[in-house]
Amino acid sequence: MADVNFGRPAAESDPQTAPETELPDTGLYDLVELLFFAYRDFISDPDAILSEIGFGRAHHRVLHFVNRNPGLCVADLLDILKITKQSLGRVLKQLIDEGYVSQREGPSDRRQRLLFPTARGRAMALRLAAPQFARFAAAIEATGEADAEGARRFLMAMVNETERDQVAALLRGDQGSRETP
Amino acid sequence: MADVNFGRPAAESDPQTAPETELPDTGLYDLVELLFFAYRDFISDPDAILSEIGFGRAHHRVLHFVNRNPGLCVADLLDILKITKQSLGRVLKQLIDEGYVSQREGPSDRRQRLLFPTARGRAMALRLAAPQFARFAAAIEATGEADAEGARRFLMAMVNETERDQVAALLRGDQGSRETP
DNA sequence: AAATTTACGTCAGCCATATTGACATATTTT
DNA sequence: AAAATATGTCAATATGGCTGACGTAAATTT
Repeated sequence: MADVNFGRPAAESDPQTAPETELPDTGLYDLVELLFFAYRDFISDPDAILSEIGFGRAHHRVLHFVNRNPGLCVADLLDILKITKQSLGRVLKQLIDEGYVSQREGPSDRRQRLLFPTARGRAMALRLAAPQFARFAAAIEATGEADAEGARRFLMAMVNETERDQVAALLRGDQGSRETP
Repeated sequence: MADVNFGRPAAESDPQTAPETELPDTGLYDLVELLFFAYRDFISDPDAILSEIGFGRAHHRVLHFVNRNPGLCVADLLDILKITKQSLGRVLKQLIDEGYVSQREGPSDRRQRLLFPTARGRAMALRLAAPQFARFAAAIEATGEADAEGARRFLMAMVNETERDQVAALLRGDQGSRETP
């Protein structure tokens, strides 16, 4: 079927800092594509539930991080999501208006708006996470816990170095990781 | 504007806001977030190059898969990307007009348009992939090849079961995996 | 105390990428 | 000859980003 074949181009032109580089670059193409397909399927899991309530993926992301980090302020959320306050504003307003998220003045800095999930918000976050958890659980069952651990370490190493500590703190459930150096 | 009426406003973690009915699947939350952050950083790597040439991520995706699977037809590409032909049309037209991709009639079915990267397209695909490869290479160096293998297996297990064979074929570089059951 | 900076909100417009639906054209299959 | 298929295109719409400008309240600096 393959009538034309260009072969695989060589990838990295920087073998200087490669002490144990024995793998061909083709292996890295695999990772590009695996990440693409895995993410594509994973991220679409909650779409059915979202469209049911008239929300999109942006709402899901905001609700997820508010639920996981109750009491974070708007600036922290912007920093996590890497979007502008205008973009956040639109979805956050809807989440607040429809009772999924509530705001409170910062106790030490009254300019801040700390964000909390309501009971309704927590329930929805859980409902949205469920199909993603199911996907992860099935993958762990298929590959074993060791590969999940390897994936965790590898994915963490993929995060921008400058933000890895922040992400690690967020995974631990720390508060205020943005402002604690 | 802020309606405040639940839980404790303390900035420190307060366990009283957590519903106790959910299962302790906290380990799966890690994966949700790691996948989000790793993908977010990985996918933004080529943005600088893309904006230089007036393209977006959609162009990158198309060029990537055409380059990796020279001679695939439009239907195959639509199946990989899971977008509509109208969406593909816009970016594909630009890629063709600007000389990154060429089309050819299918040899057995002249209705088909087989897609090939031009020399220019291959060069650009390589240039766009380079920062992503660098990120992967750094991650492998940091975690070891074993974790990268674990990540590969885990990510593959995350792909929709119905398409896993197709993806595996695509990774191997097969042609026409869509129509070879 | 006044000036400046910060945190947040909002209006307005624009861009990239996706969607649905309708329709056209060439080619293959029935 | 008719039907199905592969592709392309026009038009309208949705989502989720962006920049720029401006306003307000509270904290910080001078």
